Amino acid sequence: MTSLPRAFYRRHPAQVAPELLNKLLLRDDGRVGRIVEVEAYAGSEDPAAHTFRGRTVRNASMFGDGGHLYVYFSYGMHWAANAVCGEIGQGFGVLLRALEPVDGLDLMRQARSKARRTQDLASGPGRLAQAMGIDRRFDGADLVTGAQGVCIVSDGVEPPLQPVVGPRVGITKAVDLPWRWHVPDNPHVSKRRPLRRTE
DNA sequence: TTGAGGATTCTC
DNA sequence: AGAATCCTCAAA
Repeated sequence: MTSLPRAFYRRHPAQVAPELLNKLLLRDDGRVGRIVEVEAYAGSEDPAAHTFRGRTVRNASMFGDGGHLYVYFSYGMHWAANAVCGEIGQGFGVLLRALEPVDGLDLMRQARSKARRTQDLASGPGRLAQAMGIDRRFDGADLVTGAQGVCIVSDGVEPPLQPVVGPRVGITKAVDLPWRWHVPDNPHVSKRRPLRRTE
């Protein structure tokens, strides 16, 4: 298990995102998940990014240094976690969209009583945060040192040579950018709701 | 002060 | 397909 150096994160999110596939997200209580789905969000160059229109109270941590966590509250119900990327002030990040549960499954099931199958535990950004117990307290946490109880490490498994690439989910702006990546044929990737037919 | 919209999930 | 649910931020 080796933690990823700060320099790993201090790059463009479209470069970092696919390399985060197959890395491990760790909690200090033993919960471990393998990252199998991610999306890149690129600050002022990306209309779909929370940071597109500049710094606010909510997105402040996304403007911080790479290798920290940006946690936000979504749709009045869910938390979601991003790995902040780039340099201070850029507002780059990678949304962690799905995990394959690896360890601490009992705690994950406890946190996600609605999930019947293992593949429902963390297949989606809201589910992922709930399964890992990530909420507002972890906003700004250092993913390199793990000092706040959450970190990302490598166990030597390489990212997929040919990840599945496609448009991001659940956004209405910059919908055509192919900034979503996932591990091919992995059952823990989030299921896309079929796109609403445009009449 | 207001209100529209949102990087979603669950159930029907 | 619709509901749940509430925070954020721009605009007035």
